[in-house]
Amino acid sequence: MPELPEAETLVRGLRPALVGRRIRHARIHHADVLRQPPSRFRDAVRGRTVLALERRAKNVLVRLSGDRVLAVNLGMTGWLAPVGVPGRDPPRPTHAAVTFVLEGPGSLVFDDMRRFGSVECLDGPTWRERDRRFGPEPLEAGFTARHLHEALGRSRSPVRSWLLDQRRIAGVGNIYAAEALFRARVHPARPARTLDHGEARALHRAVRSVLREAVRAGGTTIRDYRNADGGEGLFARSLRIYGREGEPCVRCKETVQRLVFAGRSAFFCPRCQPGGP
DNA sequence: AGTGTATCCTGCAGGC
DNA sequence: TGCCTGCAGGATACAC
Repeated sequence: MPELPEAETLVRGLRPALVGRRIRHARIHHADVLRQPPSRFRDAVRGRTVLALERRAKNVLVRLSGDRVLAVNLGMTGWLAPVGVPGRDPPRPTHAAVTFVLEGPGSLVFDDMRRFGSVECLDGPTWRERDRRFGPEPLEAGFTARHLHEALGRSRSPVRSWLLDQRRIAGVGNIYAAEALFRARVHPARPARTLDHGEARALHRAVRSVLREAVRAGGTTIRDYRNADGGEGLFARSLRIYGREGEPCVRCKETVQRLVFAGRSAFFCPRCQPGGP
């Protein structure tokens, strides 16, 4: 569920609640979310202090003392809840997978109904190596239309699949890929390399604007997503194409269509986004 | 290189 | 009410 704006919103909410707090120990309720042996994970986080909260792609990063990084991938239904932390009162987690018991009041709970998410504690060098595998952050200044056009030009992959590939661009998921392609008037199945300069520019603008607006709205809640206080993201009301199969296009009234490829729904307007492969 | 498919898991909506 | 199918903001491994 969570894409860049949802992970970013969660990080912003958790930051004031957690920075400076010390982890007493971790309780593991569902070991299948760990990407390392439970004993190694417990040892890696025990007694460490939270130095900072950051986001990379769709991951929440908890920087810990001793050059450790707690990397949380939220998967489809992952959520981090500061339970019992002074000044915070999120709803009680229903599917706790890992609880980080803090020194002093409260705990941080990784809650994940479907358990597609993952949690791991890495040392600095291992995280930095992992970090290099992600593509550029689309909201950073270094991500230019020229860069996007060049990168698209190297791939025959459908542009929707290209946008979902975290090695190529970080943080875009199925909702924002659909919205960006609609804004840029590009058909989701178009081979990436067939986009001309103007289309790449339009897509660059569209990806950045939709992500920026979604961050400002606190993300998109369709079903499950919650921020650090349990509140919903408000961008759902601004979705113009995602989930609108069978409805009239908000721009031209043509019927919105749904296409399934690479195992996932792609929503598009056949008039505004003509062509295809 | 890229695609289609399956897999991990739970819950919900809709049809009968 | 129960039982079925299909669907869901993700990431990966596999065969072709």
